[in-house]
Amino acid sequence: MPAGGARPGAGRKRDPEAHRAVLTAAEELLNEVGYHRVTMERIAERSGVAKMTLYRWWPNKAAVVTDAVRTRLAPTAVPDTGDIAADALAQLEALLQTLTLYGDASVVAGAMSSRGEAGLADLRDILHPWFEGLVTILDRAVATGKLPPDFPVHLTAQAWLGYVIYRVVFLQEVVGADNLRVLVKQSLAA
Amino acid sequence: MPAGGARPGAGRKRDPEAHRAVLTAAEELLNEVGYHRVTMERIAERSGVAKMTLYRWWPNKAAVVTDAVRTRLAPTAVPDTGDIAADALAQLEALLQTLTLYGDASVVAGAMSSRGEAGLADLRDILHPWFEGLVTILDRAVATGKLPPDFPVHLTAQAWLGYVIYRVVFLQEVVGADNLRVLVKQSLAA
Amino acid sequence: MPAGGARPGAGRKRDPEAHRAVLTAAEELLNEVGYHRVTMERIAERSGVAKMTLYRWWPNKAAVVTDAVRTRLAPTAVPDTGDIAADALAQLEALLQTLTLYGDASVVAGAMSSRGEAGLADLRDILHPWFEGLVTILDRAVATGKLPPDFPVHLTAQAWLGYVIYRVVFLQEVVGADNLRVLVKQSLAA
Amino acid sequence: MPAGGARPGAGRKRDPEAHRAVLTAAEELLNEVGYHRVTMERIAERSGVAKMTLYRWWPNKAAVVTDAVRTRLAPTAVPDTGDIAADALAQLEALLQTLTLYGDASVVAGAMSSRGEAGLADLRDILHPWFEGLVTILDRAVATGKLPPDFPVHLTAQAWLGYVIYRVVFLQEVVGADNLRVLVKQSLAA
DNA sequence: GGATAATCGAGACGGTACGTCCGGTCTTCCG
DNA sequence: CGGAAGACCGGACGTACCGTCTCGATTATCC
Repeated sequence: MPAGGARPGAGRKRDPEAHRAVLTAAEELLNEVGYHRVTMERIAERSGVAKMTLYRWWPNKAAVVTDAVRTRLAPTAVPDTGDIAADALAQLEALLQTLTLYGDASVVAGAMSSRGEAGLADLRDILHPWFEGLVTILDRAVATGKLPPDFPVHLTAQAWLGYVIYRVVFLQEVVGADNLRVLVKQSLAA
Repeated sequence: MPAGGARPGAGRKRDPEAHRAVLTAAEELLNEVGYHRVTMERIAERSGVAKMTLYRWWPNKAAVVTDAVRTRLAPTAVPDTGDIAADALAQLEALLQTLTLYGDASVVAGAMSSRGEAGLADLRDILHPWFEGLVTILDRAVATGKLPPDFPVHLTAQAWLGYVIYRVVFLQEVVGADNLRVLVKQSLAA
Repeated sequence: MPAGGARPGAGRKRDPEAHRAVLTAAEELLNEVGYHRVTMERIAERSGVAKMTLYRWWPNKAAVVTDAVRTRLAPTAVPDTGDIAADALAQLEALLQTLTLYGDASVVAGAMSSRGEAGLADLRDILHPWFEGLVTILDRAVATGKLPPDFPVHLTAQAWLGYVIYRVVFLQEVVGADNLRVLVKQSLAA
Repeated sequence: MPAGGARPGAGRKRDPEAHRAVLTAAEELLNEVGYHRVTMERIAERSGVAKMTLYRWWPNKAAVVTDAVRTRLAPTAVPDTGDIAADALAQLEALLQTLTLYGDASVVAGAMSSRGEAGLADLRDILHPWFEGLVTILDRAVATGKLPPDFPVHLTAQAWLGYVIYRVVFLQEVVGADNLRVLVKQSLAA
């Protein structure tokens, strides 16, 4: 009988290959069958990873899928051309493209459908960077005096985001860049 | 083929009592356990209506629940005080109250979570009257010359709706009336 | 308020066309889909007769189907050639043919599958004439002194019937006439 | 495909406790409520086993119930006293007792009533050992010269079985031992 | 010939059970 | 000790028939 030493820190390390395979499978499935038909079982099967392993690293479906698309859904960079309207417009157009990445069954709509309210939290995580980007742009304008000091920065950013989400996610409409232009112009006219 | 009359339109009529009982049960359950714990089975049990009858008249849970709350979620009347800003504000505040009628597990969020994309369609149905109300208010202002003829009526209404939905449904935040006031003022300032 | 006279014997008479249509439909379905896939609903649809009318005249599925095939399953006549063995053999061969009328999903097997034990009763009704036929043949032989007075007539008839049923209904086997010949010979040898 | 081993034969083993619990529950229910009121749902509930697990191992109700009673319905041993008639009689009496083990709603009758024709197959399985037992007895007699070499062993066994089944299962009658005695005597007299 | 009955087709209804699907958890065995 | 395989419980799903129950229209019978 060996001395039964329990060396902490020992043991096999998390397999990065498995981790990557899961995210790839999740994203593929998302494209193929739409969010609400993605299942943990299918992800496990396709990725060759055991269901248990999924649950070891992610609490639920929403988490896996959101994780899978997070990178792709994050804004790459906040534009800074000096022209506030142009910057805001560029950012909103980027968001538009992002939201339509996965066709009808948008992840955004899908993320809400997970059991319980877990999906919403992930959704917040995805949308927050975009909000921050818009705030950055507007804050910069306030700082440089291009907008008055009492300009409702947060509210404006939220209205812009809301407009895009309402039309793309809820109404499932195609939104043109001209619409965004009018929106931004109106908000900054005050 | 035997003799007896073969008329279309014959047969027992739909039981209005059962119909009502279902909607009542659905709404009660919504209040008690939250959308995602409402079940076709529970609705059937509570209403004393057979599950098959549910499926005869509604394709899925989302349809039943949305149907159950549709009346309660519709705007009662479009305010008309002559003051556009005040009217718009009143309408938006009413929407705010409506969206928070069923607590955390908002129907709006919940309606999206049903299997398939059916939920979104119902959601559109619920939100559309509100959109129309806002459009009516703005159109009136354009007609009376209080707003320029080229005012982006639809876009503005959608941005307002979007703002409210983004904050209430997505961020699950409590929105104050002052926020709405600023929002409306900014949009009408142009 | 009229004098509310209740004349019995009045009222529309039972539609013989409907009655016939039901039995026809039932038998057709039996042939096409097999007993256990015959449903009251399907019979009603095919015959153009309302389900209610079915239940007005027959208590359940087993009753309809058994009624539909009763005529066809009854022995036509008890043979009487003077040769007991030949008569018995002829009768058993006729039974054999009858039992295999509806292929794999024999009515006999099927009749048992109705909810509850109702099917068995109908089954007894169908088989009883065959039993009586065999008894008639054997009784005749006893009367004419070809068989001893203490010959177990009933038991023998039941064993013959049992043999055929066991092999055809239970084992689903094809039974040859030679088997029956041996069976009859053995029983009468005593 | 991640690194972890992909071996066949891995995975959790079938829970023998659950297996046993199911069969026990099935048999208890059979005794309590009769075959046609036994339900997969009830079996699952009583045994504490998930319905899915039932369907993983048995295709339908008939399979579960038949499996549950198979042991109890099998002949314990083939008697061998040297007296063929006595042996056969003993075996047939044992069968008689077995068939009436579960009262009116005999499993034998019940097994046939399951959806589809699956029940018959199970029934064959149950009856076959009895057939074999009778064949063994008769074969022994042929081997020792107590019966002629050309004695129709199979046919006789089938007629005996058929007689018992016809009267017990079909006619639902109580069969006396004296009947069996006469039956056996008649068959062996040739 | 007009009230009184009974019958019929249509089809909604309350029930009961079905067999399937997925979410998460737990267990076994290998590397 | 991580991870694949896969059995397991729980719970909801949507479907299928059963047998009952209105409807409204359609015959008969009898006063």
